[in-house]
Amino acid sequence: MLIATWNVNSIQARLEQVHAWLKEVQPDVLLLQELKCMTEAFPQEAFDDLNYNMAVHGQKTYNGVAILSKTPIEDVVTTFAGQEEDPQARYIEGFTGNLRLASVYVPNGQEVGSDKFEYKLGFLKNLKNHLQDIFYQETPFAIGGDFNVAPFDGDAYDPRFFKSNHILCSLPERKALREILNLGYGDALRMIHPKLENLFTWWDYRAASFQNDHGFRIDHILLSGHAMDRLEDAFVDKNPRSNERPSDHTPVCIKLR
DNA sequence: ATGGTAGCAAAGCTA
Repeated sequence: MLIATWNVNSIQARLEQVHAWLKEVQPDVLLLQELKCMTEAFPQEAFDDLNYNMAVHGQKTYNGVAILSKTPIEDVVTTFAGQEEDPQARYIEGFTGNLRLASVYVPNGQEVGSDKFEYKLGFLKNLKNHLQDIFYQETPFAIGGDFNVAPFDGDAYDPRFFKSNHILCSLPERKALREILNLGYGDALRMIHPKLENLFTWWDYRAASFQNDHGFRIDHILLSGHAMDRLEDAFVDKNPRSNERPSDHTPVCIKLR
């Protein structure tokens, strides 16, 4: 079973690229982030020929997440257990195949210390509480998405970022993500590639970042223990980042038995 | 410290 996650930075702008990638790679599941469209405006019909079931949670202009799966998606939720619906569409979860899956778009946070940064930390805390709730159920579970956090040394092109308050790399946000990992979730890519070499998933559009490989690893797939037992492979598909008019992110993929 | 680019949507916000 092949599961992928991809922040596409507008599904409308990336429609042909996403279709071509699905056709070529044929993942069983694709978790999408940054749709930048309303739920009703998601171009489902563009994928008709590929036979994916879809669960979409969108909004106007910003954010938006979705699950595409070869098997039907059941019991879809877009809120964290026991919490109010976030007006920003950043989370969707459902049962498909034989496991529970989620697509998440963690707030960027803009600048350490800003209001948006506080919102980011709050979101990660709420996500942690929700994932703790799921963990107790002992069902195989995978959550993929843009976490907007580089969790380990080596997850940014310049290690000096970790000594600074650079967004994506600051201590408070790394600790917030580590609290989730410490619940018992595993970082699938790191499990397969312990040295974290050449695994960046995002390159800024600016300053020729991709050409200079000035990247960060901020897109992740986290697995519950039961799902981790089935992990066979994990990799970053760098190809879509070299497309014409690419997303600034590239897909992360895992293979589960 | 600033600006470098991209998408949405129609000027500025978010990333």
